[in-house]
Amino acid sequence: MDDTRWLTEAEQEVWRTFITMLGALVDTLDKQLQRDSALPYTYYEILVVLSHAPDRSLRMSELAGLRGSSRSRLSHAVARLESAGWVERRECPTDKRGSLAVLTDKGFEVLAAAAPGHVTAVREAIFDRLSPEQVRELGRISATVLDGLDPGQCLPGSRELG
Amino acid sequence: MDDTRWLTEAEQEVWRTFITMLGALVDTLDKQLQRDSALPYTYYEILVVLSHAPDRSLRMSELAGLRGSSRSRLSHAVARLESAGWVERRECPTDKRGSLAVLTDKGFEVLAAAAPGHVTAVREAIFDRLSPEQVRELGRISATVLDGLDPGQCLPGSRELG
DNA sequence: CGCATCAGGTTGAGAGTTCAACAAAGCGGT
DNA sequence: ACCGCTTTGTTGAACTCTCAACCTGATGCG
Repeated sequence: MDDTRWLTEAEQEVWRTFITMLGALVDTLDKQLQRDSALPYTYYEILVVLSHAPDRSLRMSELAGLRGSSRSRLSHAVARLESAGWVERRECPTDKRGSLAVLTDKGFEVLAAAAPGHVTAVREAIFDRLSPEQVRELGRISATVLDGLDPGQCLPGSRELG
Repeated sequence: MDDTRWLTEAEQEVWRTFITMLGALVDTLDKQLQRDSALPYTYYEILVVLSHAPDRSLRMSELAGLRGSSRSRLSHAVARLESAGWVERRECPTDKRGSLAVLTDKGFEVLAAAAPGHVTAVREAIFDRLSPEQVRELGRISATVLDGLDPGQCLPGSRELG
């Protein structure tokens, strides 16, 4: 009946610390962006990805794939970003089903204004506190864990853009 | 004007891998729990914390602090868990403002039924994929990052329960 | 061509979270 | 005892995310 391989004490300790850190980190970054730029973290990420894309535009499904987000979620998010005037929707020239999301100049400015605060928060939370070797190890650990998770969550290309 | 210390290429790579892993991990665990136990991850955590508490009961604010959650969020969550019959609210005997959240037997059973699948998912995602030394390093890294974040996010005691 | 099937995207309802406002009870000084 | 301030917890509205249903256009096949 119970052939579950439970966690050892040490593993539990690591897991609790890790998952607590994770929640606190996301909370901190989200609150910083919300406070300084009135932008949820996930929306910020959409603007970032768009800003790096050719013509600052991407198909909806590409955008969803790159951010590991569902189509539905992205559709709602882009609708909201569009009503703020930061993103525009255009018809896809090669596939009449498709939509292109395009970052507007206004959207780019919002992103440019939000980035310094966000990067500083990330640096203070992570890179100023870890040794260079710890940072490298964190990268290796993250890549290993990521490789083991459902590939549907994040397309291979999701690590090409920054 | 721009004295922001931007991330190096290598740091960006680590950060993107890390944050992508993080999202995919939470998604995976959340979907597993939702599918197998119809339980959001945050609600599962509430049941876990309660199950370890004396008398399986805690003050609302203690519970919120231990899970790094806002009072409001917890209040809504407990209301939902109560309507499912998994948690009960009782008056606090020492402070008439307070509420106690108590895990019911039914709630304990739900938790017991959900735990094996969840632990297995965690083990497969993390502990089966990392070397023992990587696990230790992940623990150290997490603790270091956590210490740097807003202490309001998680009380000191948040790492005493499991 | 005609039809079934599939892929891209949107929509609306329901669930969870956040935020600000609020009520009730404790605390502290006078 | 009284008054103000703090703490505890709840509530309702606004917002985000998920899920299922749906529409449209592409694709495959007889």
